[in-house]
Amino acid sequence: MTTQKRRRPGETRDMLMEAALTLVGRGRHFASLGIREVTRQAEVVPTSFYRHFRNMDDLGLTLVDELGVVLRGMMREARANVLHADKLMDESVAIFVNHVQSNRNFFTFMAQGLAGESQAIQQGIRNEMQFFASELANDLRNLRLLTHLSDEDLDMACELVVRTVAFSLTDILSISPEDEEELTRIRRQTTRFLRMIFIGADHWQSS
Amino acid sequence: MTTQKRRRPGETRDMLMEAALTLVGRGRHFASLGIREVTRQAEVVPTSFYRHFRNMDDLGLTLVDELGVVLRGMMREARANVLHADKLMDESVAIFVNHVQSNRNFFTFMAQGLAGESQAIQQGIRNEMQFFASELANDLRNLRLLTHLSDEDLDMACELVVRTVAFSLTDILSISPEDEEELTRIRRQTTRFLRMIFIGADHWQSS
DNA sequence: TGTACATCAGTGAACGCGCGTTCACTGATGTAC
DNA sequence: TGTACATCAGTGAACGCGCGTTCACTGATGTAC
Repeated sequence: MTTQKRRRPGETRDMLMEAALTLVGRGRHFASLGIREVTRQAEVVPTSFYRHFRNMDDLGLTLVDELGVVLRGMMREARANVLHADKLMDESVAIFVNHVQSNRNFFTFMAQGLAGESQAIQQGIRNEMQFFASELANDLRNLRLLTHLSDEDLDMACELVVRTVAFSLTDILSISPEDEEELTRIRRQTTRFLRMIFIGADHWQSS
Repeated sequence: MTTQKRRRPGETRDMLMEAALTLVGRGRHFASLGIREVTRQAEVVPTSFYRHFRNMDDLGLTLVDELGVVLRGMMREARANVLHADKLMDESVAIFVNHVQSNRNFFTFMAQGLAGESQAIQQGIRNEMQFFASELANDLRNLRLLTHLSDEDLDMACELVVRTVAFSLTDILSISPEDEEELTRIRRQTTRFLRMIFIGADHWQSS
């Protein structure tokens, strides 16, 4: 029937993941998505799904793996662009917000997954966040910032930073992507949160 | 057939809400619950559902309304028990953890709802958190704490506190309720987060 | 206090539909010799 | 380079099942007079 029966290897797989993200971005919750629904969105026959995933959970876990890639890209960009310590926070927050805007569906999935159905997905996201926090701690060490903190306390502060940013994520996702005014408010609020945390870290006494 | 055809007014309604929470507590996501599933758990015929709710979203919104009650109870207890400013954080965190433990299903629902399917539920939870933050700001004013902060900055700090505690909620929910060791770790970590935020607030300069 | 009627909440049967999953198939691509 | 065969990815038909929702019913409780 169709002229092209075989696609680029892995293409259908990617289309299925993309389809799931599209539905999530459209307001659906990942936990309520069905196989037929996803294949329909991907314009693929339902049976094709099983060629690539065992079930929806499996697909979800594959998406979590991608999360690492996205976060690493974000870190790379931040490291390349944040040159002055005094603008560190404004610029990092701006970069974060931009990444969320251009990977909206993906981050929505991540926000859902944090309190989601699958323990495995939940743990995967937590691990990525933890990794991100420890990378942040490394960078701060290299920048010779907060040098008076013990390793443990620095880790703690970075964990708090990552959590705060993650919560801002849900703020961003709850507004329309075009609402620049609200977006500015969120950027400003997040920066102030981080500033307060850094002031706290600055005056923190490691025992 | 059944001897008792009519129950205490509102009993079935409560049983349906309770049933939904039970399923959520059992690891299911609220977004994936069905009407038949909930009525089955509540030991009620499916059609009964429509006597009380229009659909699952409606039931969810009713649960959010309850959230306010739970949070207010928690605040009341905190106000009654936290007498010494120096123990303020340890005690508040302990009270919070206890409430989460004894309303586990309920808080799980809340954690899910923050990134959930229904905009209305999401907004409801956000509103409750905001209310909680403003109450906290009031209390701090009354305790003559952080008096050097402008109203706006104090609100900001309280918002950050509430978010941090809310994130700890997901930590608690991700471990077994009996794991006292992990629970202690979370309590300790949360307290340290809050302490760092308060130190930051203490040294914050309102312009 | 008793009677007639309205309202309310729970019931069981029935409907059509979309779901997850299986199966045997097809034809394109990769591999061995 | 050509041929034979294995593997892989996509297909369409089919299944049984649980879903949301409707309907007409029943009997208990509340209300008016």
